[in-house]
Amino acid sequence: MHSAAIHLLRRVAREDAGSGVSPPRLSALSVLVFAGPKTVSELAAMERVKVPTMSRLAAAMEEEGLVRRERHDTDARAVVLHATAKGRRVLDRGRELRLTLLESLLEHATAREIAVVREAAEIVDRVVL
Amino acid sequence: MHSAAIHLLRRVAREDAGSGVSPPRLSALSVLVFAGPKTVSELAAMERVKVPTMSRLAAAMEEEGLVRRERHDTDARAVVLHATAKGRRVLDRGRELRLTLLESLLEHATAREIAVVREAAEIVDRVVL
DNA sequence: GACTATTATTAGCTAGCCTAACTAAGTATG
DNA sequence: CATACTTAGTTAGGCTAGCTAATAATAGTC
Repeated sequence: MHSAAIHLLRRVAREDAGSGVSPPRLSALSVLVFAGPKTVSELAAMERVKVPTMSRLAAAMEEEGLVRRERHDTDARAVVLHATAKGRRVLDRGRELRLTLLESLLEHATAREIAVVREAAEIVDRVVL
Repeated sequence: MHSAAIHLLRRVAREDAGSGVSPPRLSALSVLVFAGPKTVSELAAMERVKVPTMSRLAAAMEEEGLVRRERHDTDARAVVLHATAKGRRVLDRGRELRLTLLESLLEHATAREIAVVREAAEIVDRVVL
């Protein structure tokens, strides 16, 4: 399971490099797109990463125009991260690329195997939190 | 699936830090233990990593006494990597630690879910190659 | 108003991945 | 056999992504 995860990620990371956005960034970006704007701390907690790490990821993503920083309404310390239109586009493209990759990887797998993998992903993600 | 793999690895990596050996090293080490001695190039190919990356991993693992470098019998260019006794011990301990972690993560999962995850890991590892 | 807690950033460290450039050794060819 | 090519590994340099510790700025509390 462990080595499967390593090998999978190394493979996907290589592919994502083509789309220009690394896995941690895509992962954070997808939270912003699907769960809406979040502060740095919130996003760090959701991604199971320390705040400074997320702060840097956010800076890098802002640099790339994927994310916008805004002041919090009521707390001047907090920074709210929003996905930009470009961020949404990039996320969609990344998801498509990964999907294509996974499809081609799994093209010799049976429908049952695919279902097993999909379900396992859900279980793991639920449980790792 | 992708984010599941990211989250799982971040979690496992944190745990492995405790055992002193990182996931890429444990993964390479387990190949040497279970598949026998390998040259740098062979191991790099099996781990889906470039040769220089494996060369560095090997150097680091040698430094830690997990691995021994030997000259190839017939090809003086090649370096054969062997797991040491310490390497085997460390691998066993690492596997145990990870097992404990995964067990505790999955302790609220049903037997069926565990079976699903196990099978998915096998499928992914087979397919990612 | 002074003290403490919280939010984010910055600096500095480590590990792992890459490509490019190099050395050394094997192979093939004129 | 000498020259040229290929192959195995290492080294150098750069990037991303984790972490902890330290700092700045704001919020909350007594």
